[in-house]
Order: sequence, then C-alpha cells, then structure tokens
Amino acid sequence: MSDVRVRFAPSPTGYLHIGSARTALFNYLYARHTGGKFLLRIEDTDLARSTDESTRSILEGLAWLGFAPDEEIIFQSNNADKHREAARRLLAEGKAYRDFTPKEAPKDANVKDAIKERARAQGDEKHMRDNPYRDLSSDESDVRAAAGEPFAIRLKVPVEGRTAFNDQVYGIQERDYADTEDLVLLRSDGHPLYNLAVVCDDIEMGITHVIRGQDHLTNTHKQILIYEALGVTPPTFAHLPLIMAPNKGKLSKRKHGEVVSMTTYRDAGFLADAFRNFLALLGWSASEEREIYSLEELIEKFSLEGIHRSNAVFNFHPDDPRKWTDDKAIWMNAEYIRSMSLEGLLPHVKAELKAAKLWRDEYEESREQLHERTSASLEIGYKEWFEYTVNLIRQRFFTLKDFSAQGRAYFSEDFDFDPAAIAKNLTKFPELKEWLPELAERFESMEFFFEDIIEEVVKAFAEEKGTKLGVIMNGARTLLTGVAVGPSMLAVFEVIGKERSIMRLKSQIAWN
RNA sequence: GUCCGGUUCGUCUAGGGGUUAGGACACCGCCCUUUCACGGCGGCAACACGGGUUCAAAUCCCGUACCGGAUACCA
Repeated sequence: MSDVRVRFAPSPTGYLHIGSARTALFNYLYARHTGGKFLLRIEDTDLARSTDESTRSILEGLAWLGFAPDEEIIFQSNNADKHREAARRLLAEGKAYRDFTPKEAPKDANVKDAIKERARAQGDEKHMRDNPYRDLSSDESDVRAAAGEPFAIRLKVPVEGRTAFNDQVYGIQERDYADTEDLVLLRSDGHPLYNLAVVCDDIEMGITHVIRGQDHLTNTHKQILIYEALGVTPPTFAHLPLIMAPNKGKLSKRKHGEVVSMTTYRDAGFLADAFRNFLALLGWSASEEREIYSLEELIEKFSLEGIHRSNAVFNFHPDDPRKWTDDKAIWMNAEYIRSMSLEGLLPHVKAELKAAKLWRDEYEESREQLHERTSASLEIGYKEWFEYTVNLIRQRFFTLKDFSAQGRAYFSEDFDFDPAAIAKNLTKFPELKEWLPELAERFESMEFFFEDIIEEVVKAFAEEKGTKLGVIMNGARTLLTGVAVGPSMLAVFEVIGKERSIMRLKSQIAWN
C-alpha cells in the first residue's frame, strides 16, 4: 500500500480521445503499480462546450478499457464555490488583485490563431506586469468593486524569480516569472478558470502525482504559482509526450474523425486487452524486446522512468480500408484473437454473433447436456462444434467483427459471396459449375465425413477430372464460405458438415 | 516573436562513450500448402546536420535545421 493518489481529468467536450485514453492508462497503471488510488474528475467548467453526452461517452470508453475509479467521480463544476472562495482569499491576502479592464469581445473561431498573432506581435517585449490595476490600492479597489464595477481576479505574480519543478519525465523545468502573465483566476462573471480549479481540486482530492499531457507543461508553472500563493506544497508532476497524426501534426477529432475515438475501436471489434496493450507502448517501454503484455504485466513493469520525451505518431492510412488505423494496433488485436485462451475469447465471439443475430443458444449446450435434455445422441454436441469452429477460424481473423463477417457462413445459411473470390476461384474455371455439384453427389454416398476420408474422395475426384486439387478446393471454398481465405479446406468441409456442404456445392446462386 | 521540449529504419521502439546499431509492425522474397491475411526462414530499411571533447561519439558539449507544445476572462 502507498499513499499515491492520481487522477484522470478529462473535459467532456467530445468522446474519449486516444491521447486521453493513454493518459488514463498511464495514471491507472501508476496507481496500480504503486498500490495507490486512481481517481476520476470530470472538468466540466466550460459550460459552453461541456455536454452530458460527452461525459457518457468518456465514461463508456473508460469502462471498456477497464479503468474504474477507486472513489466517487468528481464533477469540477460542483466545486465552483470553493474555487471562488480560494480566489477571494488570495485577493484578501494581497496575492491577487482585481482587474477592472473591460472584458474583450469574445474571439471568433480562430482563437488559437488570434492569440498566436497577438503574441507574435508582442515579440520579446514582454509586459507581464504592466496591468494598471496591479498596484491599485486595496481601498480604491474595494470602492470600485462595491460600486458594482465588473472585475476579473488575477494572480499577482512576483516580479523577480522563477518557478521550478522536477518533472518525472522531462527533468528539471524552470521558467522565469517574467514569462508568465498575471493569470486570471476568476472571470468577471465570477466563473473560476481552469488553472485555479485544477489546483483547488487536486489539493482537495489529495492528489500526489499529476500525470498528464505535455501540453500542460506551461500550465504547470502557473499552477505552481497558485500552489505557492495558497501555501500548499505542489504534487509531483510527470508530463507525457503527445500522440501525433501521421504527418506529425495534431491528432484531432475535426481533422481525423472517429479513428481517434475509443468507442470506434470497441465497435470495430477490438479487444480492450489488445488495445490497451497497444496504447501502453505508445510513449512508454519497459526497455526490453517484447510487445505483448497482459494488464497484470503492464502494472508490474510500469514506471515513470520508462516514459519517453518525444512524441509518438499514431500511424494510419485514411485511404486504405485495410489500414484504417495503426498497423500495429490491428496486428496486436489479431495476435490476441489467435493466441488468447479460447475460453477468454468465446464470450466476445458470443457477443459479436448476438449483435449480428447469428447466435444460437445451442452453442452452449454440450453433447451430454443435450442427451440429458432430449436423450438425442449426436456425434458431437453444438457446444463442442462451436468451440472447435471458433478455434479453427480465429487464426486468420483480425477483429471480432470477422466472426460475423468473414465467418458468417459458418453460422448461417444466409451469407454473401465475395466477388473477388468468385472471379478467382469460380468463373476462371467454368467446368466447376458441373463438377462441384458432382462432388456433392460423391459426398452423399459417404458414411463418414472426416478430414482424411474427405481428402481421399476429393483427391480422387480431382485426379479423375484431370485437374489440380487446388482448383476443386478453392472452388468449393468459395461456395462453402463465400470468401477466398480460411483454414484448411478439409477442416472447413468437416466443420460445415456433410449436409450443408452438399447443399452449398449444389447451389448455383454464386454463379449468377 | 518569445518560452519550453523533442529528433535512432516508413511507424512503435532498444541501446546512452568501443555493438556487424537490436526487436516489433508494415513492406518484399522464399518455404509449407488446396487458396490465404496462419506459420517458418530470409531481405529491405535508421542514429537530422555542422562543429567540438575524446585514442574512440548514435551515445557527452555547443550551434544550426526541422518538428511539436505553450503563449485566452478555453480546458
């Protein structure tokens, strides 16, 4: 046990972004590794942009990844009074002052650019301490406030000196006070601002380690100033490198769409274990040549020292359907699907088949159970068949979706034929139109339908027709499964079963 | 502009004075095989640049370039 307390503090202005998800992951891993607590705080103080829908979506994403907070979720907006209280205290202590400068008209869409422009225009001439109200006497300030004149409250940053902290990732960070403005604590409408709110809440929640994106590096200096004014020792900080788009630019919802949303991965048939594993390796490594880690192993190996300083690219190709997201994430998911325990995979396959309306309850009834219930005596129970089939077809699957898409023909009579498979395996060999139904007839006379005996029959058939075995097999594969890829065709025949195999080989619908 | 950070294969990364600069993904080739996106074997491919320090620099120092972040009465 330790007294480490970390928090993940998203603002609900959209879905759970991949970068935020990784921040949550690192906080979670750190908490678990140290035996501390992982907390969640929703920073919903931006009334204009925060939505309940976003909060739900973020919570959903976190739940999917398995990061349950150890204490009740804090909603920052509920603490506004405390934030105002803190600002007033600082004002009373002379560590902050009222700024009566009229509020500027709200900027338009390009706030970011406008700010940049203004800053550029300012050049290296900095006037961080030239606010005319900074040194207004408290009497006069009180009088004007009492008269109802609107004001914002700004922190009175000392003239001489610097803020410094030892970042656990980036090392010693120092910043001259001259580079930090007298930041606004409370807006003229009484609304507390981000830096104040964060500091107050982190203090109240007893946060010991702040692990967040590197984009907060300069905020940290401002927050340290607030901690100092409040007379509280700041927590330890660890800033994370950012996750960038393929062009090394910013990864954004607006530009990159749902490829950055966590729910996309859940809905696309990713396993949370696999995606979490992938995320962990973006900006962190255990300094060993290995990439598959269970959650337990990540918790055990995780350390702040293993976090990198350079940004990582989330590599995807919007124009290539097969690489719509990072190659490695796809590979990782496939790796999990094919090598995790069948027992662990089954529930996921069940959920996927249910969603696709392909699930049948018999898939959970074993041969013995069926016998007990109906006294029917099958060669093999549905449960055994289902598990054998899933195990067989998972080898070439990338996502859970594949079980209901590519694998549809194993669970339903209603499946589509891939035009490319038809072209490659059927229309190229017109004789197959006659041959395949003929093969079906051979099957009809078979007493047993097992791999080795099927092999004998098909081989003899191919020989008789004077064609390559592959031509027959691949034609049959297309008719039986609708696709051109899959496991050994002998196993496919067996798993599809004699009756269905015969039916599909005779069917002419793929030919039309 | 200013402040802060970063820079090893296309991507994720190991390595932090002496290495044939290692692994993974992707890509390519070969093998297996009835096809294949499984598997096996192999290949392509990187220390941003310029100066120093040193017997020796990817590794330490300085500079340059480039990239990123921040610079709000947003979070």
